[in-house]
Amino acid sequence: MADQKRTRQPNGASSIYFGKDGKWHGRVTVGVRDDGKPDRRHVERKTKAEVTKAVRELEKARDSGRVRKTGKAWSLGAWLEHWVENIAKKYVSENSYDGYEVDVRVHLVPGLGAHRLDRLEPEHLETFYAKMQASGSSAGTTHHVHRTVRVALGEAVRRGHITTNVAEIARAPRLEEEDIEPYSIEEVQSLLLEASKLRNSARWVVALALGLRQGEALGLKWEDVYLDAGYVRTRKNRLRPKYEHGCADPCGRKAGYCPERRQVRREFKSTKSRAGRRTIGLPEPVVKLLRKHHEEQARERQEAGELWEGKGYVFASPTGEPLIPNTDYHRWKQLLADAGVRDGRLHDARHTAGTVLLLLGVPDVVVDAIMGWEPGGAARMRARYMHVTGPMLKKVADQVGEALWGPPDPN
DNA sequence: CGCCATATACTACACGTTGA
DNA sequence: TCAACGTGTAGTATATGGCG
Repeated sequence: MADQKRTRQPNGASSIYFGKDGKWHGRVTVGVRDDGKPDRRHVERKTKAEVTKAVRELEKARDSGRVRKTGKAWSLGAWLEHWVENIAKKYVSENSYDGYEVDVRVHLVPGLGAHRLDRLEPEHLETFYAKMQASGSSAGTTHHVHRTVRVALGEAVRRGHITTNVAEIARAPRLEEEDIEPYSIEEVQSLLLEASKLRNSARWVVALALGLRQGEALGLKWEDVYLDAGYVRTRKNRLRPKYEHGCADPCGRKAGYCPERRQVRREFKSTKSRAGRRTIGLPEPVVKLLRKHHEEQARERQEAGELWEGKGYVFASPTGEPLIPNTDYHRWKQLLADAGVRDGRLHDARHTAGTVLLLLGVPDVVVDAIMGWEPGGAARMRARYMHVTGPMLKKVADQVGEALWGPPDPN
């Protein structure tokens, strides 16, 4: 090297110099750029003192890992869209992605998208949450949006686009637990009566008596049902079908209506947690009913002949295919109407089971096991139902068994 | 151990499409 | 014409891990 006598700072150290332009300049290496070259920042001030100060600040920011990345300043909207499509989509589950995507597109981008990412304040978020609720969103939805933006901003921090996650500071609305209004014994009776007229009527008894979720009921296979021992195990969950085009040329329809459509989602998946894979004791009348149902299905199988898909679903279409959740949902609504019972969500039938079991005088621990409540969380969940049953007399409880399952079998 | 936030899984509803 | 099914999206429940 020719220029040996010139003094220079060691590699990686900051330098301050007076430039030919008559200004003071500072250079600080804060890290490594994406392409591997040193990320060397430049500051320019009129006096040496000012430049020194700016350099010190940069160094301090670097040492505490708080240097923002260079490049265009992200808008919140642009970041969210980038995050959800290019980052989140890759590493979160499909369900989570779906939720994030809706929050971003429906709520966050229209509501806050124009903010600069690095100038977003917690107050912006809080004001937005208030606005969401004022325009009819529930606390739960608002909370969901909050969680989404929190995760997205967390990723922005991790990647150095911003230094603090304002969503961690912002307060989200509190979630209030709502009391669940279970169906009364009379209503349940009426429903069961009406359900008994339907194909797959056992499906509704299962919902009302065992508290199975829709996905669990529709995912149930005979291999999970132990009629002799008197229990079932929930090990699978029916998934909503999803399709993609199978045709060479676009057929102009939505994928699900394409004549060559291909199923792109599994029919069911294994239940996520051990608590979800629970074992549920079958009251004797349910065992009987399931046996009857099994026979009916065997008949259908005969009729279907070659067409029968031997997949082993407890509740299946006339050709042995698993039921479609959406259709199942409509059946439920129809059932309510036919039974002359107040409208309610399918999911609420699940809460009826807890009430019924408590009314039956089943010990708490057994109820907890059947309802799939975790030890610990169970007491709280049970409390949500107890107010309904608390005032009721023990005598009523005795009658309930008969009302639901009929008089005790003389055998 | 109880509580909480977070991540994820699941459900509900509305509206659109199809084919018998 | 209608029941069944597909799909977009809002809403809700729960598993999990950390923390005081």
